Amino acid sequence: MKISAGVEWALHCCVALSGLDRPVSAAKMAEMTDVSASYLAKQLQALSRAGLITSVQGNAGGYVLTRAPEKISVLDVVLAIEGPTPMFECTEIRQRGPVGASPEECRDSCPIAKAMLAGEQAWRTALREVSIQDLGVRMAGEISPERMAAMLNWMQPAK
Amino acid sequence: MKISAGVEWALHCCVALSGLDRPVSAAKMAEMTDVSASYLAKQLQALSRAGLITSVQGNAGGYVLTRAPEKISVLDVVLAIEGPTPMFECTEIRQRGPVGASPEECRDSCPIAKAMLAGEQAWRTALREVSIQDLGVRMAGEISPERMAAMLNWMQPAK
DNA sequence: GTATCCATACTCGGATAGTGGTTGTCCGAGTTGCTGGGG
DNA sequence: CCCCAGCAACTCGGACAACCACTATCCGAGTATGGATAC
Repeated sequence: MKISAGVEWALHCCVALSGLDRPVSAAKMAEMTDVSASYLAKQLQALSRAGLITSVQGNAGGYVLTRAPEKISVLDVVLAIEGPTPMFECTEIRQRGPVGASPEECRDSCPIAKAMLAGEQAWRTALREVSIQDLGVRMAGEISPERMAAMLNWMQPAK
Repeated sequence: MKISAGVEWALHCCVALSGLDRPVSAAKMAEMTDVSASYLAKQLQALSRAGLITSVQGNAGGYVLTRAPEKISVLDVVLAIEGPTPMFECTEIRQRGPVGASPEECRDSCPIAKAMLAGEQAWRTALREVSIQDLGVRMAGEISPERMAAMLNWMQPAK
């Protein structure tokens, strides 16, 4: 029930990309976040496969968001990294064993599975309500404008 | 981000225990759920450590719920098995790297961590609202009374 | 001066090892209930 | 008939391996850039 560390990295990268217009390379983002460059590359590839970012090949290439940051939710990023498989998967225990229920009695989902699914839906809803733009605005509000400018300049120096 | 299979087993065991008054052994529950007896024993020990069930030693021993089934939530069981550690753990990426934010600017939690925490809180709330009794009632409503009686008799034969 | 070609450096992408946690298993310590014998 | 001691069977509890997913890393394929060259 642990969320992959790559999710945190991917979220930070998406927020960073939301403040820039030109491509940013995976190496640059790895330096920014101070994490393994190779492994971060893997996460960015996952985001690319999910269609959240686009890769730009060649010199001065990198990654760019495919949509406006307000159109990308935290849930999108989480699912892109973790995969769409639900956390809980019912194995139909009620049908097993010497006193298992018959398939006719199990036309509906198991109440346990329903409860777990409801919890996961609540989780997804909460994450869907927050966008990458929201995160960027909140993060910008906590640091001084000078540092913000320095960060942007470091991330994307003038041509 | 996958929930341990032991959670499902533990929930089924708790529901079964909620319908009975005498102790039920781990072996019996393993036979009922048709899972590895040794590993299920491990999960039951976790429930015992968490204070949800009590072990009764000796012949005709087993496990009994410590509280009324309406006082035990699904969340209690999940946390007992998975542990209380939150799914998402912030590693303060914003403070790292050459353009990291200063500790003074990070007095408050990272917005990303806040968003993930909010999602987890929503999940926990949903799971807290469902009790073991609720599950038992719902499951009983889906099977015939005859089968229910057969199950109870198999689980706990008359002395 | 301009257009073209080429070499270079930089980018992503997928295939390849290492490690921690979940899954699965085993045997020992302790307790209860039964049984047999004695009073 | 009642009580007690001993035995046996059953229970949980923690310590010990096996497997899988996450973590981490590497090298190859492809492309835009910049400069050198020919016209």
